[in-house]
Amino acid sequence: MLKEERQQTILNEVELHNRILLTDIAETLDVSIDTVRRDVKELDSEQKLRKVHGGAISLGFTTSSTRNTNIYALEEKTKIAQKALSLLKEGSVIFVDGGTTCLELARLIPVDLELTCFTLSLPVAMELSSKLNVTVIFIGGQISKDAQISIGANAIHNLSEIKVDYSFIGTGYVDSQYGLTEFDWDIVQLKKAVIKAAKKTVLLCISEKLNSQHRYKTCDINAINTMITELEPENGLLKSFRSNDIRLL
Amino acid sequence: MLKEERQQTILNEVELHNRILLTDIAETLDVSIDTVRRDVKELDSEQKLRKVHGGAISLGFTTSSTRNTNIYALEEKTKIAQKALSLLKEGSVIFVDGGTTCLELARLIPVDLELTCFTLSLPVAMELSSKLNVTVIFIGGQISKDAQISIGANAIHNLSEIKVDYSFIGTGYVDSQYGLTEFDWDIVQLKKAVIKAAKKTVLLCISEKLNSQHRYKTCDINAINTMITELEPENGLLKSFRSNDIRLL
DNA sequence: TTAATTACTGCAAATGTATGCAATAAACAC
DNA sequence: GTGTTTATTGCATACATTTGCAGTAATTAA
Repeated sequence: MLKEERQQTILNEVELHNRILLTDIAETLDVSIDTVRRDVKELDSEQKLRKVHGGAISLGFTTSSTRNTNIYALEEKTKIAQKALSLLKEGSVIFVDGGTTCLELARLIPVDLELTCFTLSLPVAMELSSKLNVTVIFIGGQISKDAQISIGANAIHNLSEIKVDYSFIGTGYVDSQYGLTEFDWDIVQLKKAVIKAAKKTVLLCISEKLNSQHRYKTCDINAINTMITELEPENGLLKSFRSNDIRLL
Repeated sequence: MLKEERQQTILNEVELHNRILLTDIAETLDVSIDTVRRDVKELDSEQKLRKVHGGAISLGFTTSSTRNTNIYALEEKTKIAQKALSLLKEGSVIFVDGGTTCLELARLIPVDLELTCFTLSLPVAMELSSKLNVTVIFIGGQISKDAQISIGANAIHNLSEIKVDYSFIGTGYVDSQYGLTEFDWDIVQLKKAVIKAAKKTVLLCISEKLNSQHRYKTCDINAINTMITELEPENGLLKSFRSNDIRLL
C-alpha cells in the first residue's frame, strides 16, 4: 500500500468520525503504530488534521477562519488591540466584548498565553477557540442578528454570576462629559452587567468616536479604569479625558 | 512498444485503479522499472497524474478525497439535511447539534420559515444568525476547541431547563445493536441531556457510519424517533434498523 | 503517587530514486 | 544508402525514503 493512499484513508476516517485513535487506524490498515504516528504527524504539519495524544481530530472549521476582510479602520483597531495585549498576564481571567476592535484583540492573543476568556460574541468565541491555551466560556442567551452576540435576560443573568479581572469592552459612543452611550437599550443593559462583572474595565475605542453621544447611557466615564485609543496618551484629543480618574494607553 | 503507447497504458491503469505501483507496471509492460519511472515522472510534470514514492496516483483520487470541499461527503450530508427540513413546521422549537451534517441543515433552513433554534455549536449559531426569521438561542458553557461547541456542567444544566419539539443530532458511531456511541465521555453526557430535552429526537447520519461503534454509549437505538440517512428507507443497509421502533427517512 | 499508555529516538533492512554510462534505435542531412 | 546526431532504454552504482523494532522519555489515568 502506498503511503499517499494510506494517508488518504486516515484523512477519510478523521473527516468521517471527527476523531480517531492511532491504534484503531493501525489495526484497520494493518501497519505498525509507528507508521500511523508518522503519517498523522505529517498530515498535521500539512494542516490537514490535528494530531492529539493518542489520535487525531478533524480540523473542522478552525481552518476556515472567516476573516472579514473589510473592517473599518483596521489599522487603528489593530494598534489598540496591541496596546490592550500588554495588560494581559499569564492566567488572567478576562471578558472580551463583541465588536471589531475586540475581535482584533482576540485575534492577536499570543498562542502561548494561558487565559480564561468569557465572551458573548460568536465571532470572538470562534476566534478564541483556535487558541490552544485559552479557555473560552460562552455566555449563552438569545443571539442578536446584527451583532452576533448573546443578549437578553438570560445573558445578563449569566453575567451576574461571574467576576473577571479585566473586561475589554467597546462602545458605540463616548464623551468625557456624558460617558459611554449606545443606540440600543438592550445593549446598554448588557454592558452594565459586563462592567459589574469586572474588577477593572478597559475601554477600547478609536479616536473617531471621542466626543460623541447617543440616547442611552451605559455608564459614567469614571466607571472606566483604562481607556485605549490608537493615539499616544499625550495627544491633545485626549485632553478632556486626562482630568478624570482614567489611565490612558 | 512506443513510448506514447506505454504512457497511455500507464494513465489508463492509474485512472482505473486510482493508484499503481511502479513495479507492477514494469512487469505488466515488460520494460525496466527505470523506464516506467521516467514515464511516470514525465506524466507527473505534464500534470496527468501524481507521482508518489513507489508509484503513482490519479489526480481525481487526491483532489476529491482530500478536501476540495471543506466538508467530507457534502453531497450525502446535503441530502440528509434536505430530508430533515421536511420535519420542520412554522413556529417549531428545535435543537440543532454540532457537526457538519447539522451545520448543513442550519444552512438549508429557508429564510421565510419562522423557527426557534437552540444550539451549542458556534458555527451553527453563526449560520442561523443570518436567518432573519429564526430566533437563535445559544446554550452557553465552556467551549470545546475540537468541536467548537459548549460542553461541561454549565451547558448540561442549561439544557435541562429547556424542552424542544425536535432535536436534530449527529453521532460519532451508530449500530443497531449497540445504539449510538461516541469517542468522548463529555460528548455523551451532553447528548444525553439533549435527548432528554427533546420531545422527539432525530438522528442525522450518513450511511458510512452505520454499524460502527465506540467506547461510550449515548443511548439505545430505540431512543431515536427518526433516523435520516442519505439512502432510501427501503435500502438493504438499513434492514437491521427497520425492526426497531424507528421511523426511517 | 503508580501503572499504563503513548510519543520519540536511533537503528537496520528493505525498498525506491537519481545519475552516469553504454548499447541500441530512431531521425535526419547529405 | 551512409554517416552523424539525437533520443530511448537498461544497467550499475550511490543515495534517499520508508518502515518496523527496541529502548527510553513523556503523558495520561486511576
